[in-house]
Amino acid sequence: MPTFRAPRGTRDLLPADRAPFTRLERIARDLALRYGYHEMETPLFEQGAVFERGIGEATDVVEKELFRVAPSRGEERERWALRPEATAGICRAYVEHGMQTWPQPVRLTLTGPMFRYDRPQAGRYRQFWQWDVEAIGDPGPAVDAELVVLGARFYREAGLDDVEVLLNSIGDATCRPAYVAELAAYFRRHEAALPDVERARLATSPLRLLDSKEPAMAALVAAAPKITDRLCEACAAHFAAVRDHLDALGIPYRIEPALVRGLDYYTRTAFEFYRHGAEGQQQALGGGGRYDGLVELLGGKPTPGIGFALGLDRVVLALEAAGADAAPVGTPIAVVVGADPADTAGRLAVATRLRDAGLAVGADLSARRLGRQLEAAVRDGARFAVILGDELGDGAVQLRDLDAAAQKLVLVDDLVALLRRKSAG
RNA sequence: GUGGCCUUAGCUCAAUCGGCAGAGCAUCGGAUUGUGGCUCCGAAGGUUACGGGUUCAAGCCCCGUAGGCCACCCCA
Repeated sequence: MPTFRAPRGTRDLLPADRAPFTRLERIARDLALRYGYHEMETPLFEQGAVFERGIGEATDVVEKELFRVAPSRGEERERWALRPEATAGICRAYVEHGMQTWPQPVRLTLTGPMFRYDRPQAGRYRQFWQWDVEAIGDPGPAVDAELVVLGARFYREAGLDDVEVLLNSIGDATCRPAYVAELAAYFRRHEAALPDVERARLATSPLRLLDSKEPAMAALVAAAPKITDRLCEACAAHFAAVRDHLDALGIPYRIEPALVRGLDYYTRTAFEFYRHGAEGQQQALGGGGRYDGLVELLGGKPTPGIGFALGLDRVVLALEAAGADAAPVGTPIAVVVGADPADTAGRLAVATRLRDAGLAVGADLSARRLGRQLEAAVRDGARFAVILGDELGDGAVQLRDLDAAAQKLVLVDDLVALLRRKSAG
């Protein structure tokens, strides 16, 4: 029984688990760079108010899932919170560093852990990894389309070709309040027909009834007023333009009028990346949208923005479910082994020389017998073993090809060049 | 936060009705003192998640807690 365990909802990513994340992070980084986005970092924690004000006091993320932390000593009265998502922190940084003076829009991206104090489940953790992309400072619909394309492209390159783009517009301060009121009134007229769960939600968040999982709600939701029919002129034009841009790019998407996102800051364009998985699988692989009021909420000038976040943990799970081959783990080209159990210095010296020359080389520094060392080298995936023995007195070693089970005497001075050629070919 | 199912060695799992806690894989060592993948032998590894209760006796029955999974809630 281990005395200590990883905290609930967190887990250790052992080398084999870490490998697919490394692969996805590389794809994300390369892709972002190709699309002109610049990598940055924000702190893993912020003043709680950044999230409370940015994401919204009444959202689930802030109300029940915020991971609050406080220093155990010191004068600080400030309450801190681990970031539950990246957008609010990035916008805080945008304001703090005066990025409105940079050429607009500012295209930013980051990858890292997020934290939500939620009840864990497969694909839902208290610490999880997101790739986040933001374009701040451009009000136009074209950049909306750029982001959707970038996200969709990521899944393709990662190896998931059945990810669907769900698209909606949730209006802005001009048209949304009226729509929400109309929707609430509609459901109140049918209150008697509502399941208990939904009647309770009606008071707090009428929009949520739209994506209810209650079968009894299907007909009611289908007949409910649609936000897409109630958009103000500006929002409707924006939405149409986003669709035109996607159509022009040949990006398939599905209009989903029931798509409402859980954070208060969203305006207009909202989208989600969705994959029909096996039962019980988390199917929302990522999502994003426009947040034209967020920067101002955080103390900046009125500035439009749009972004998305993709859950890397869920992509890894989806890849496994799709039967994708596990990403190969980095393996050394050779392992240095020794016949003399006492001569660890010689093994380390030869290995260091090869490593300093840029080769990926393991070193067996154990006192076990040569056969065991070779066995371990094979298990490590090495193609060659550099065997140190009496020949070392003449400056030579045995270079053994572990696949062919053949070896030859080689001068230590020639090793680097030889292995370089082998690892290149 | 609500409800259901689950938890035995590092991993995957056995253990009849409540009656001596086991196997395979992995690890380490030996057969083989300078040559691997196969084989053989051996060692180590357990407070049966944790705490309590019932019983002559609990891995097994009961209660509580923790963790995992699932359905909600919500979301990545």
